[in-house]
Amino acid sequence: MENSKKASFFKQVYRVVGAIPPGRVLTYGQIATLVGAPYLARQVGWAMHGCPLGLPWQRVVGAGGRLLTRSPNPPGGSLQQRQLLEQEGVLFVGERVDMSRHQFVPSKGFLKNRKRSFPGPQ
DNA sequence: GCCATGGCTAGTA
DNA sequence: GCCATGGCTAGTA
Repeated sequence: MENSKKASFFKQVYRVVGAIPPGRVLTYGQIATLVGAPYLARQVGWAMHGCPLGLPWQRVVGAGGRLLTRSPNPPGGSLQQRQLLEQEGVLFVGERVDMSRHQFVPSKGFLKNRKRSFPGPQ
């Protein structure tokens, strides 16, 4: 991917992450689709390595509600992610987020129309 | 649990 | 080769 395009891809990813409400989650694939590159789910994962402080990184999960984070980034890996999500009232089924209850389904054009963003920890 | 997949980077876009 | 992804065979009571 071209450099300028890559930069905007990252920025768009962070913008989407900042717009996930508390208690809701988005998958890597959903985010890739929302920024117009449905096949770049893995690159969303890479972008999350460089997730700026203050974004609710814990609200990004794998397909089916799987938690895929590994220490040391974030420090506590999936365990810390689960704790942060549970603090917002997110329920789990086994090791997975209960997606039927918590998957965020953005309205069309939600990025353009959103009134606010939703900060994470830190 | 396995494998096809995209991009190529290890700092913070 | 590496990875914070996603989708899900085939044989079967």
